[in-house]
Amino acid sequence: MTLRSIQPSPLVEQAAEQLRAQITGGAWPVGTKLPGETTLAASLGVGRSTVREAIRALAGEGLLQPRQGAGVFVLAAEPRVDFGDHLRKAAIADVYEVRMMIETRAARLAAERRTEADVAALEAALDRRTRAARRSDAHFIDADIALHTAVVAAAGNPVLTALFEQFVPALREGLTALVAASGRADENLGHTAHAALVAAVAEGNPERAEALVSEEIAATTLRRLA
Amino acid sequence: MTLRSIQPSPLVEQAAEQLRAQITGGAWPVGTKLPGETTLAASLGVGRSTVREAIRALAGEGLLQPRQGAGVFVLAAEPRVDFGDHLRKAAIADVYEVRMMIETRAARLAAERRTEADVAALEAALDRRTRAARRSDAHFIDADIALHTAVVAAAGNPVLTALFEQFVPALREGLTALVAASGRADENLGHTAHAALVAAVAEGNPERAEALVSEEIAATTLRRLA
DNA sequence: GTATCACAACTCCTCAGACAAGCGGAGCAC
DNA sequence: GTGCTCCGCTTGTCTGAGGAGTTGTGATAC
Repeated sequence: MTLRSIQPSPLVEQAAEQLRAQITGGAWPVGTKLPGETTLAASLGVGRSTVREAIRALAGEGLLQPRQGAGVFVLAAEPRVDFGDHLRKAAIADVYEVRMMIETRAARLAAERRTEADVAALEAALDRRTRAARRSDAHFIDADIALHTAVVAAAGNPVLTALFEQFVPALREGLTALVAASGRADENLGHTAHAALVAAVAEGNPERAEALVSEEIAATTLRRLA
Repeated sequence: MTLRSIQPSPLVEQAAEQLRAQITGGAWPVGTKLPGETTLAASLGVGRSTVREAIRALAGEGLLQPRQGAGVFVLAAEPRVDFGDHLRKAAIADVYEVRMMIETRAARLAAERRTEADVAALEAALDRRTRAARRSDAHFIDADIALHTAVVAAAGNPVLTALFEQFVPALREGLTALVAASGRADENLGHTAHAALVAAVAEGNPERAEALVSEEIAATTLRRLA
């Protein structure tokens, strides 16, 4: 038997849930004007302040928009599905497959387009990663992620950079679990591979950069499975 | 001279703005317990209910978490940056580059892993696209996007599917502009290419599927630039 | 000394009532 | 038709009150 966390769930959240259901369920399409606060309060069986707070919460989610004197209007029918949230809930193998897809191509582009500033940033990030290896796990993980981020940034595509940033929390979570489980004694070996990657990008070798990233992620994935 | 829309900005939003500034500015790091409602109301110079509504709004954004009896706590320091929003604001060339990156690999995976159900869905989507060509622009665009979505879905990676869905609004926007500008007389020619893509996936030919997607997106991009 | 329990202080939660401020339509004068 | 005023409805804001939950403290029993 599985236990679900018991939550008293304040009236405000219950009210918000009901309103959300009306909106996402299509009963109130985009543009609809909601019944007045007093009406809603009566039909939900709660006070007006409670209804107001529920409306505020949904407004914060981007679903509703109250306009003084006019009423409350439906702004969107779906809560913005946060891709980052999706990543956190997804299977790790799926996340890593997409990450591989993005990072390998990013490394290739980085090797083709890197500027001098990119190379300087990459070398600085590599240096920080090396030095962080002697510090705490959290520092090392941050430095490792920062290096990968720098590679993606060197591809010079803001959309790609923003996309990779969506992965960062999931990566940090995964790496933390990995390090906690297996230790990171052999993680320093990764230094060679990362240094080679930075060199490949710096000297403009797309094939080698892509291959190195591919190998490194595959290695991490294998360690995870082991 | 440019006119900016005048917004009276209710007290609730002003209060929420101030609280948000404290959080994103780092004055209240993640995990911090906020001062009590009465204290906040006094220091902001507003009533308690106003503060409560502002807190609800920020809770809706995922920044705060009120816990009855305990207090209000900072849950995250940054408003979730919605990747979809980012896409809408980004340069089209950058968006298409990342789209190309995702969709080509997705087509390859789809050809490797497609199930019978996937193939059936692909053929149905292709059929709908062909028939929609005789209907309105909006119908045709939706059907075109649905076919591309079906290809990505056939790759069998939920993360990839969710990622591609983030692109859908931007794609629809771009296609609508393209069709409005250049008409879609030659768009029906795309039928051959799309049919070939579906066939390549169905018969399990990853290289050909990837190449076809690559060509098709490149062609669209060229038309856009022309 | 340690563990347990009762309690008090503090917090958020909910409600009701009152008034202010803004919107939108009805009706009217021109 | 145009512009005006007025009125009803809506959200915005404040206050006061009591309920319910959490947390730390201090007394008590062992």
